[in-house]
Amino acid sequence: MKEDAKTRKAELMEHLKVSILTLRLQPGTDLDEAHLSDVFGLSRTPLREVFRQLAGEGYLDLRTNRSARVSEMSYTTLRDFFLAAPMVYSAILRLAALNATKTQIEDLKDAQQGFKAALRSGSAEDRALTNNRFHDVTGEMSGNVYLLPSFNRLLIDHARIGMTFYRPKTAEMSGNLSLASQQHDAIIAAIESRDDGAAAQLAEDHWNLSRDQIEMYVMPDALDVPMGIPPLSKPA
Amino acid sequence: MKEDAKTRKAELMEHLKVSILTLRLQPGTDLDEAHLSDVFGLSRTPLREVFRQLAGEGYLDLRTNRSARVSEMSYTTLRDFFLAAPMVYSAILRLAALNATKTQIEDLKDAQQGFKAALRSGSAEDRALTNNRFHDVTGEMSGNVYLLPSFNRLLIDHARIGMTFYRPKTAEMSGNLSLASQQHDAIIAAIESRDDGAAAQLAEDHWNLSRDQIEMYVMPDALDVPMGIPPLSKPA
DNA sequence: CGATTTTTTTCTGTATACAAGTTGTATTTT
DNA sequence: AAAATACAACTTGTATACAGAAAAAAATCG
Repeated sequence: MKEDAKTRKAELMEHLKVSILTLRLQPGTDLDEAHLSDVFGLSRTPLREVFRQLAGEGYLDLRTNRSARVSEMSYTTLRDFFLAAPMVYSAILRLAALNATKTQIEDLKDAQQGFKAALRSGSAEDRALTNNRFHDVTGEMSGNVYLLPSFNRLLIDHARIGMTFYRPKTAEMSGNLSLASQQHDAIIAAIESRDDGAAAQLAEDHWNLSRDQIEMYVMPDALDVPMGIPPLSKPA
Repeated sequence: MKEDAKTRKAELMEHLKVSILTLRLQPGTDLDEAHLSDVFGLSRTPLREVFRQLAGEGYLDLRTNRSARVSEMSYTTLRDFFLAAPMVYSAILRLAALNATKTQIEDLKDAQQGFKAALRSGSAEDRALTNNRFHDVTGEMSGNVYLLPSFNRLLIDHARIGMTFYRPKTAEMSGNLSLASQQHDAIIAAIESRDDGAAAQLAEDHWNLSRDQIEMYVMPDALDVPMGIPPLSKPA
């Protein structure tokens, strides 16, 4: 039962995506071709193709003659994020309501099951990933090739930013998480009944909740510390 | 004066982009690795990396064990296009007005000069490409990494669709082209005076003009296809 | 001793050879 | 003659070897 290269490539891709979304690979981290090549049993050629693709999707940054690096998150990008997210999210959910297929709705319900399970007994990573999966499915539902690139880009950083608040520190934040779960249920209902107006409104609400969580976390102690920015400022 | 691989790679990339935007390479066309490899003096490895990148940007589709192919444009995607474009364009122009640098404004003016020249004495391809360049600069101005992926994806198909109507057949269509040019001027003015509201409104206007041109061209022989985008109303 | 230049080492980019898969054609079979 | 199969030519995917660029280390000079 030997694994073929195709599978190994997909595994590498998945591994990198998960590692980046969960911040196990932090923004700005350099990737070691030789090492990954070794671990995943791939030569550098297909490995570099994976890098290119992930760069295209916004997971990595490629610099010529330098190693690939996990895409950065700075305050500027965070500002852009706050600006783009509400708009794109509501458009996507509106389209999801209009275009979702039966199968996709089942997928969405499955994703929501996973999210609930993660809220009950999962790690912060589980929560970020299952939430990401949920929204990813809504993207598939929308099926709009012109909006998806931005939506998927947003989802990446939403997961990464979210990793900070999927470790609720206060009762309020825990409450917000279960509120988020309820909103997911409402979103499913809106999509199932093809109510695009409701779906768009829920996107707004869901986003506002997310934003509150983010602000709650980021604002206090991050006045001086830029988000994902290298904690590793060279020790002088 | 030997050209290094870096340059040849960039040339290949530019060549493919231009060919795709101008429909010299039509949607669905298969690309021949061996041939391109030969023509541009690149081995298949860097060539395939270019393919991956262009696929990520939406120029190409990659299918495993099959040749890379110029991304398709179907009527379904056209519908999606009509839906996403107004939203993204106005957001981009609004941000462009807020964030444009002096240098970028100069670039935009240059681009507009080029567009005017193309209207006066250029080919349809020249018009599509210079118009594309103009909007590309507005994208740079916006500087929003989350919106740019979708915006750039839209620009690709806008150019391709546009190729059909940059060959004006009627006096009205010619008039529309010079109107488009005037709108470009107004856009520059709005950006220069940092009037983001005006910029967003101009995006709407500019888009509506574009849409009229497209409908004028596409409608005749595509009567069965609902173009007029009653944007997001629920189909019965 | 510190700064700067040179050498060595390491890593990225490209070419090429080979393996695996796909497509087209010819032959066989019914 | 049509369909199915087997074979051949070609195309795509991967591994490896080599060339060139950056980074690290060592050596030189002020």
